[in-house]
Amino acid sequence: MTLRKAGSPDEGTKRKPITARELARMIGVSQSAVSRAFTPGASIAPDLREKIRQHAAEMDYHPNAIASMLSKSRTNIIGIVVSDMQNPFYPALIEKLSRALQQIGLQSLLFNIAKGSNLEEQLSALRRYNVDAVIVISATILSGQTLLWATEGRAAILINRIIEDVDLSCVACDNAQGARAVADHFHALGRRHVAYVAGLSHTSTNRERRNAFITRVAELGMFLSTQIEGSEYSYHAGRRAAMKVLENAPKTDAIFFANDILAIGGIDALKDQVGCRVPEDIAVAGFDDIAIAGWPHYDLTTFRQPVDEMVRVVVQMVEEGSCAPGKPPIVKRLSGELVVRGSTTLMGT
Amino acid sequence: MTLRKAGSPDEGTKRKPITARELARMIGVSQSAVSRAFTPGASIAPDLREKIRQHAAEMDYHPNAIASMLSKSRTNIIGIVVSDMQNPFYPALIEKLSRALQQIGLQSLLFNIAKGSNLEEQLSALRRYNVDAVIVISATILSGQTLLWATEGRAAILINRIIEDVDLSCVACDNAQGARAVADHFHALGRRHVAYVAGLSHTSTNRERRNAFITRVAELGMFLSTQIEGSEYSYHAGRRAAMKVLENAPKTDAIFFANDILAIGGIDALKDQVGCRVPEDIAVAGFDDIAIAGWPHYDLTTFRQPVDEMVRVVVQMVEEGSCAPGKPPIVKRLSGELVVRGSTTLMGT
DNA sequence: GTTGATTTTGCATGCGCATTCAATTTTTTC
DNA sequence: GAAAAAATTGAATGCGCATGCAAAATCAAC
Repeated sequence: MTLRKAGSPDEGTKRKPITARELARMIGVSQSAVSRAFTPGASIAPDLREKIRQHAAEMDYHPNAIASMLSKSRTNIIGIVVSDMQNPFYPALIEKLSRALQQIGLQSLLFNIAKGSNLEEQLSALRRYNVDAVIVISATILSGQTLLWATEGRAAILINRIIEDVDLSCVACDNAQGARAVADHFHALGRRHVAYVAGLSHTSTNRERRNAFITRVAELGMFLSTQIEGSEYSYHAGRRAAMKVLENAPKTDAIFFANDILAIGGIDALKDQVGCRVPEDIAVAGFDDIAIAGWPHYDLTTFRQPVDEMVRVVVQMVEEGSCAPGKPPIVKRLSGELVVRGSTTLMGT
Repeated sequence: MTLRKAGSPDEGTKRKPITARELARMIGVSQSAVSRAFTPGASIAPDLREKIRQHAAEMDYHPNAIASMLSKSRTNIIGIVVSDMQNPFYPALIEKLSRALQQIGLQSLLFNIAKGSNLEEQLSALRRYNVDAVIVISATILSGQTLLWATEGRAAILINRIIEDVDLSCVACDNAQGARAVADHFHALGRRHVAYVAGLSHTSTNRERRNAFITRVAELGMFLSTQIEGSEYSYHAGRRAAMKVLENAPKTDAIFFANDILAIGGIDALKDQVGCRVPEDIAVAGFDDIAIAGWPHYDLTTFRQPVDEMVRVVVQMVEEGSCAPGKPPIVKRLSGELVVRGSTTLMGT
């Protein structure tokens, strides 16, 4: 790490970085040699490689990644498509994902798909930038067709989203397992009038959680007191939904919120808007296990998504290229675990 | 948006995208013409441009951004250096920032600087990828020298961070203003024994908030009952700090937490660990105004950072290139506003 | 209808590195 | 020690687009 010498004549000028050719000339080797010195596995004598790297360090030479991309037609950039950073689950996921990618030399280019913005323009950047793979974390917004178009010709993986009419690889939590675990837990607690609350109704995530939950509830002989499907996954949507549950079905004694941020809003509303006790009067469970769920004040029972494993699997698929275009799409289902806390039982912490 | 024809002969093959030269040949014009058709302000007849764009759309031609970068030596990529995605303030900021950049055709390459990872390797990517500018959101970790090295030769802007020994542009909230506003507010409420709680002690942000707060507290004739400087900005650090405040100075009747996530942890600990009433026994104020601060349960009085304006200013600086290397660094101080809520007063909501 | 000014177009070249191919050197083998 | 095999090197070319320059075409003015 050579620092710019203060007071050097070109102080303040935008110095153009040194190129491989220039470096080569100075050392007295060919440009190819320099290139090889920085290409793992290239055919070059160990001493020469070492010598070149030495000089390179001295001259502060760094291979130009752009030029490399052009000639290798490989960018080492992964496009990450996101739409919701409000739900803390996503930032946490993105953070882990981008770190894991960095570990193996891949950078993350963020594509923030806003509701208002025009998707096509955003996504066309995805294509023009020639990203090596696309990882879609956005639960919503994009239609299968749009997605297919955007990822055409490159590896693509959806996280926590399944699209029936479109062939794309996918890594997801076993939503049905989670929903059943919650139903079983409610049943074991002696609850009988349970409600289900979702955010967006048309997502595959919601469909899976809802269907599995409702089915299991029926199997166990419990009553589905009511079912709310709002328009978004947010704290305030959770509050509204909780109120609606009480309005629709006052006898409800347990609520399964389709994710934690909803559940947390729900708990607050139940407690401070109607003086309801959680879990005595109503047990509450969520899904995800975001950090807030573990805060003592909420102490939310929730089904924990195996985030670390999801990241691991995704990164592995990217690395192996097993999600490359042309290959048959892979669908990985990972199982999570129910984390029982104080929002459903009194015994815990 | 032309979709791949199902059943076409090359089904499943990685189709190489069409190039400008190929398109040109098909239309019967030169490659330059195609290039110009997609270059705003290039010298080309309007009809030709239209015609080419038409054909391009039909043939699903998209200019290859990588090649463009190489010849223009401009990437349209902005490096965003981040280290903490746990504090919700940052994801929110990143989201807005990346959207604003997208609006003007700039993409965001994420550099996630983890504590454990080796910085140099991460940051060397920053240089190799030739990003047009670097925006540093990381409050911590990087030393001024490292930062200088990483951003050498390109535009750079720090957000909410000032480094004395190094010349870099910076956009920050007026921390002193905020701290004084909180002190004034406490004073107006009749509080006299106030405490200050920070996360990382060595950040410029903390220094500014602390010094201004302490100074104003003295000016107003209040007592600084205690001062805690922890090791991180997190919910649990906030809880610990609150307990420590009570331990050190039981007479404390108001606490200023250097950011919201600390304050929220503090409120929870005060309430459920020692049965303290907020605001009756202790008034609590934070800094940032993250979404959680507005949740009815916390209803946290806080100094709101002008996030939108910060984003606006940063994007403008990037766009105008006023933070380009060689130019004198610009330091922008933006003022925020105190948002008074229930954690300090009973009159509100 | 001309000449000069202006716009439009194509050709050729370069951005910086990766890679193929042939030339050269080194190593191995008998 | 010579021939064959293997490893190493450099020259040359291409990745796909942007752009300077000169040729061609269009327009303006008389």
